[in-house]
Amino acid sequence: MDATEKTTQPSVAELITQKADALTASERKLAQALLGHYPMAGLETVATFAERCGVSAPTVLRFAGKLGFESYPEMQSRLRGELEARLQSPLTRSALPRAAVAASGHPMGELLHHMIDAISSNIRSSLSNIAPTELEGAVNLLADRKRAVYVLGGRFSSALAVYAYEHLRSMRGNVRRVSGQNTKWTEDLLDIGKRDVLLVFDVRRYQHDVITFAETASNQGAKVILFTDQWLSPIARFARHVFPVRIETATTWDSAAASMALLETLLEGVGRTDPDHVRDRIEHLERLRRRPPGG
Amino acid sequence: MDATEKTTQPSVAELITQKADALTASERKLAQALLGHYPMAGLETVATFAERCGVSAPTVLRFAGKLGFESYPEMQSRLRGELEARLQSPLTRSALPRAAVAASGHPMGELLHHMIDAISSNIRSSLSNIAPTELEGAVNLLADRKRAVYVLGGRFSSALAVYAYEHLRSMRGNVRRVSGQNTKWTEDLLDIGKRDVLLVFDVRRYQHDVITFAETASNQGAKVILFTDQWLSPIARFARHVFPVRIETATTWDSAAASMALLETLLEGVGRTDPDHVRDRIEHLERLRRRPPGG
DNA sequence: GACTCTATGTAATGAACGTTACATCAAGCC
DNA sequence: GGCTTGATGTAACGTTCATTACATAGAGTC
Repeated sequence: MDATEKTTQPSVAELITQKADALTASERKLAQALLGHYPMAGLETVATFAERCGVSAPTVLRFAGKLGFESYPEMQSRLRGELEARLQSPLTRSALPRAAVAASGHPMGELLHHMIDAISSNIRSSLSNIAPTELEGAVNLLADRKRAVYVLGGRFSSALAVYAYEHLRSMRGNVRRVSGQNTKWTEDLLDIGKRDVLLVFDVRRYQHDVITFAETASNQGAKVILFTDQWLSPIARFARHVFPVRIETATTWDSAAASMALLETLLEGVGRTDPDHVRDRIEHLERLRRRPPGG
Repeated sequence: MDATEKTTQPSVAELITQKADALTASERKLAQALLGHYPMAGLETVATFAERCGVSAPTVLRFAGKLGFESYPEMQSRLRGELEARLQSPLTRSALPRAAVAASGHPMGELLHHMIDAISSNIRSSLSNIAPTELEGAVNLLADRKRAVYVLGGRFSSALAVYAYEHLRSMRGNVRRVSGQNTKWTEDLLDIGKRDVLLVFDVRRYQHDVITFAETASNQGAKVILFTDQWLSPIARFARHVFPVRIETATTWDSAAASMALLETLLEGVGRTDPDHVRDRIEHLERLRRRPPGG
């Protein structure tokens, strides 16, 4: 079969963020619980799931229905499939990168075209699954200059953290990047309070120290915005806003390009909430850069 | 019978290997299937699990009984517990979700769709304009383990540098990131020699310090690989391989998503030149990273 | 070769499950 | 204030499930 034309069905987590607007209050409780205990909560029986969330069984069924499933077992089947994919280690995947690369033409040419298709497809399906209100919520948190913003990323996703940090810093003050040795992270944790925001990037394999940091920050009352993959980092349990992004490209490594695309969308949204302030700040910044202080 | 032993419960997998001798032929089929698709196979219904292994339902129940479980659901409960422990390291109850966000915003939806189109278009036109041989040349330079690789980025493009650095470092040794205060960059310049490679990211507005660094490195004989925008950084004059990427999205800021896509393509190419070495190295890395599991 | 023991499948049963129809309740509107 | 609309719970229903009792088949024993 050809890998270019495969129709990747959306994960349940993506469906939730996608249909977030259409959910009622009780259904939102279910959504939060499912994202928080993903995907185990959805593999329980209807009655158990309902009781855990303090709602009735039919509400659970209506919830599954709104997500587009014909029945509750159908949703469970989807969740089970995702779980199976998630349990695969990256090494198992890297053992089978496409052998059909050297089909025709230059191998690097083939690789280029494969990446174009795979990444474009990831971007399209990831961004179109995001509920506008969900994005708006995150934008408002980040644009609120009364809140301090902390940015954190794992090993590979630290690049995204750097990118977010640099842009946010050019738009507003009070932005900090949690970086360096993670023994120094505790100092950052000291200051994080109720009104603050933590923007965290965590894709598989989810890093223990990043999770712990996010959990502690959340316990201290910080609002957490999470960028993760479709299988959801455990941080989703504490996060106020979760953005699942597709990362597979049928290659050795996962791709951050779609996450980058969504991040840029988010940053653009932040810039648009108060364009005048941002423009003034950037101009000021450029002036300072041109004529360094003291010189 | 009596669960007086309150010590850490043995996993189902342990129970299987423990009771392996007492299993009959059919039961052994079940054991093998369960260990092969652990623990998902055991979370299915009795009928499904039985049919998958070509045995009858009662055989499954006898199997669960031999492992010491009172009932099949009890075994499932154990498996589910193991799975949950495996998926989520930190265990704490998060606060109950708060229903919020009532408004529905269209502007964010429009922004999302605009970014999808703009970035996808950028990626397509950028990557399809890359000459395969050009990419191959850069790949060969970066895959050559006899050469030291230095990675450098400007203010916004430093995120790409971080990303490249982390991936290259997982594939090969002798990779360094030129970072920190740019007064310290001179120390890095000391070591750069004829056989070395400088991977540099520079998009508008081109940073003087980055240009100077690249020029000096080039003068010392280093091979320069440049990621830049379509208007080309001045570094292009010294660069051995130049990759121009489209960065406009008709928004406030330029986009790095297409550069990220091309970078990932390049990295994938590097990984494919000596897959065995890369796999061994990653496995070694994972082994070093891993901590002794609790159970 | 009939007997015994164990392994395994078949069929029936009661419980739990997902599902549906209907009742209830709160909020918004004229 | 009575009416409408949507969200949510209650209760009953048909299905599927795990479970049990029983029947069958095959291997070993005398």
